[in-house]
Parts: sequence; structure tokens; C-alpha cells
Amino acid sequence: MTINPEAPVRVRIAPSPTGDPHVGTAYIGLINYIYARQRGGKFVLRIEDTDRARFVATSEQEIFNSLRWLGLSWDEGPDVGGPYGPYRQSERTEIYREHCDLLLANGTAYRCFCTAEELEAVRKQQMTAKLPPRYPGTCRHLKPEQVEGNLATGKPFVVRMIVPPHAGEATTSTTFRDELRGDITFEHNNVDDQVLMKSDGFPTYHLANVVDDHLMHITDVIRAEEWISSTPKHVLLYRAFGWQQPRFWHMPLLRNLDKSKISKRKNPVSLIYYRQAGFLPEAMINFLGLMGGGMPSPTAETAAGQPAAKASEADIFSLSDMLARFEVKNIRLGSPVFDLTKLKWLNGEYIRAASPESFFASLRSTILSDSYLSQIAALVQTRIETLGEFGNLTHFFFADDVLPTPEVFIPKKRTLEDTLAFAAEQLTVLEATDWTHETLEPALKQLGEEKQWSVKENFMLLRAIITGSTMSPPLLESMIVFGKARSLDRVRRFLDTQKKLATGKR
RNA sequence: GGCGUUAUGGUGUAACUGGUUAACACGUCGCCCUCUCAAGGCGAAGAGUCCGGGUUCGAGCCCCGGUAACGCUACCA
Repeated sequence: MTINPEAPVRVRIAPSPTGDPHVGTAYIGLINYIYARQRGGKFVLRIEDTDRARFVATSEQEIFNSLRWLGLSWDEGPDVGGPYGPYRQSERTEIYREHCDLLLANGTAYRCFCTAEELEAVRKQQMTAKLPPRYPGTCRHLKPEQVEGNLATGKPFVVRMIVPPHAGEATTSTTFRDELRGDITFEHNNVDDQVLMKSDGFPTYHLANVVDDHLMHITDVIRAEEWISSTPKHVLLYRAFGWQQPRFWHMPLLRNLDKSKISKRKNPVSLIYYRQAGFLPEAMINFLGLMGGGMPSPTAETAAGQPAAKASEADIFSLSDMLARFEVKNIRLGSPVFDLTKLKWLNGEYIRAASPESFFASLRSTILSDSYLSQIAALVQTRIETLGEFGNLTHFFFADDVLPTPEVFIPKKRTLEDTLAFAAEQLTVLEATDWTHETLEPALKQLGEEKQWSVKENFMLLRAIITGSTMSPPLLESMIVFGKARSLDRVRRFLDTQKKLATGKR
């Protein structure tokens, strides 16, 4: 049932283009990359774009850029091709359809005609009755002629997998091996009849992932811990198809400082942010490599070879060091906190270790790049009288944080509380808006109307938060040049700081 | 609520097949250096290994029972 241990190693990461590329993707990507490279295997990049509701058009390219920035290159993927393409799931819908039909035909899946509303109602009922929310299985017992009838009338349907026992079968649980934790067992009465094919004709993750991993000859599924609960469904699918299953490795989840799953509300998670804020890719990779402790202990190192000149150097290593010594098997299972403080220290170490030339080159390729500077120049040309004033108007483009005083950011007729509440609303709107003038302006204005904030108050507040001042180049253009990731971070930090100030005063 | 996973200073990690005063790094604090701030150097505080039992001469490592945190519980991944 399990994959032949001799099979050449093939692993993949499968990010979803639903927003900015995520540090979690980089982390899992790194582990997969190391695992493959250490075994002479292949590292595949697959784009899981089956969620059309959350699809973001620019996201895929940003994923490519960010992973390349970190030095994680893939052997097969949408942009580089490969023998098992296409590598974008939206281009494989026919494949999923065929495989879905296979399951329908061999009796391991069925069509379900329940509407979303009906299911929601059932779920609510179950919740109030303190029962686990489960699909009631209504359509599992539909007679063939009922199915035909529904099909004939064009009633929309989804396809669900049958979690055993099937009629006349005794299986009641599924056990699979997690390479890091050992055997994990799930009783089937806790596993729902998962939707495999949505009514829009797109597969869910569960179907697409199993079909693709099989067709792409993936030997090791190395993914985040959040998938453990759905692994039995995947195992059941491999069996339903009669396929060998890969090895499963579930990595610990990166956490916020408060131990919750890492999230943008509590921590910058966008790789674009880290790049634009001036983190070096080497430092980022190094830091991610520290998470989970896959590198051998410093003591083991010194015992074997020469003692580390400086103890802290045990924490400092490159991607190629990791290829030489990292052990995926040694990953610690407790979920590590993504601690910005230590990342910044590490980044500082890399900056200080760089030659003056390469440090300057880093500046010139990021925060002082021609493209960044020329965009900024365009914004201030008509607003300064000597070139020396350039910095007066633009320092916020080059600062890591700005802190407007209450006199600056609170509009005359508003209270601190109202202002912060409105800023929080602005953040929500900005998060959901494409980063162009045409979309930002109406979105912000609409919010202002809803909350009875004048355009002037509205924009002035945001200007204060972003630039630290009430006088600046045009706000939206500035935000666009500054970038979405960093702009959002600035608003979040502003709110955070004000919250801390408020609780401190009490 | 159900199911699953995890658990070593504030944070990341270490501790050989159970074996001495639980180690290193970040952070914090102090001192030195210094025109300032960093960097650098020196030093300190901070955990008795989630809790309770058990096995053992001996437990962070093994066993049992709790607890807590986190994840999943979608026609999202």
C-alpha cells in the first residue's frame, strides 16, 4: 500500500494563490527543498488554484518571485514545465473529472444534491444540540432513479467520498504513519463524507491533492501539521483508487508570539513584506532553518570537528550548510514561535558580516533601488524647491516605522477612541482592496461615507499613519509606491502601538 | 462540544542506548569601551524540564492518569 522505499524521491509544495506569499510556504518549501536535494530527488512546485472565490491574479507570480528570492528553486513547475504537467490545478480539471467518475463508478463516491442552505441549517441544529457537525448522509442512499431525475432537471450537485463502512463492510478506522510521530488512528465516525468535487466543477483540495500527488509520482508529502486531521480522508482516497500512498511528514506550525497559528493580524507573514522591509534572503532562510531544530546541535558539531570560534555561530548557517547537515527526521514537534526579535538580530549579523561593497549593493537593490527612487522622485518633483528638500518629504519611504503624535493623527472634531476605531476599519478595507488608485480611492471613500467621516478627515488620518505627518506627497500614490505589504504593516503597527499606549496609561 | 497533535527559562534550540550543579543563542539587566547610538568585550538574573503518580540506585528522557495550548471540525487550502 505504501510507496516503494526504493522509488526516487519526489516532493512538492502546493501553495494557493490566494494572497501574498506566506512565510509558512517558505518554511515548508525549505524543508521539502532540503529533503529532495539531500536525496538527489526532485522538488516540484504545484499551484493549487481550485478556490476561485479567493483567487488573486498576481499571487502566483509573487510566489515564484519570493521563493526564488530565498534561493529555493524547483525542478518542475508551472513556469519551468516538467514531465507531469500541467502544474496548475485549474488546468487539470478534466483529469479530476475523470478520476471523480472513476470513484463514482466503483462505488466509493456519490453525488450529493443538498444545498448549502440545507447543510447550514443541519449544522446549526447539530451545534445547538452539542453534536459534532457532520454531513447527515442524506444523498448517500439516493436511489439511482432519484439521481437520474435530479440530473435530468439540472439540479446542481457535489460529489462526496464515502467514508467506510460501505454497505456490508466492517472497516471502522484508518491508521496511517506519520514519519515524525508514528502511527495515528482516526475512527471513521469522526471523519465526514468529504466533498471531492464542488458544484462549480472544481475539485476540493482533498481530491486534487491525492490525484496530483499520485500522477506526479510524489513519494513524500511534507506539509504543515494542520493537515493531520484530513490525512485519513486522503489515505481512504488512495485506497479507493487502488494506489500506493506516499509517506507523510507533518511539520509543526509556525506560531505568533501568543502561540496561535501565525497570522497577519499578529505578525508580518508576507514574504513581500520581508523583502521590501530589507530582510536579507540568507537571514530569512537561516531563521526558518532554526525553526524546529533540524540542524545538529552545536555540541555535536564541536565534538566532531573544530570548536566554533563563537558560540552564537552555531545559530548561523547557510542553505548549503543545511543541505550538508540538516536532518528532517530531527525536526522538533512543538510548534515554534516566529520571533521577529531574533530574526532581526540574525539579519543584523548578516548585514555586519557583509563587505561594504555587498552591503551597499543590498541597499541599492532594495530600499535604494533605481526603480524605487525614481517612483518616489516623481511624487515630489513639483513639491520641492531645492534638491536638498528631498528627504524632508520622503523620509517615511525609508524609515522602518513612523509614529504620528495624537495632535497629528486625531482630527479636530474626533476623539482618540473614534479615530482608532476608524483606523481599524480602514485597515480592514485596505486589506481587502487591490493596490491601485482606481480601487483604493472608492473603497476608502465608501468607508468614509458609511462611517460619516469626511474625505479630508479620512485621508488625513491615513496620511498621518503612513507618513507620520499631515504634509506629504499624494497619499494613494505614496502608498502604492511604498507597497501594500509595508503599508498594511504600518497601519497594524500604529494600531498596536496605540493600543499598548492606551493600556499603559490606565 | 468531538477528534487529533504537542508540551525544556520570555523566545529558538541542546542534553549520548535513563547517569553529576539542565547547556547554547536571542531577549532582558549591569559594567567596560566610546563624542552619541549601535557593534564589540565582560558579567548577572531567569527553567528544575506542564501537573500528579509509578518503575529504577538514579527519570527531562520509560509507564499510567490528568491539565493546558494549538490544529481540524467548509462546495478554503
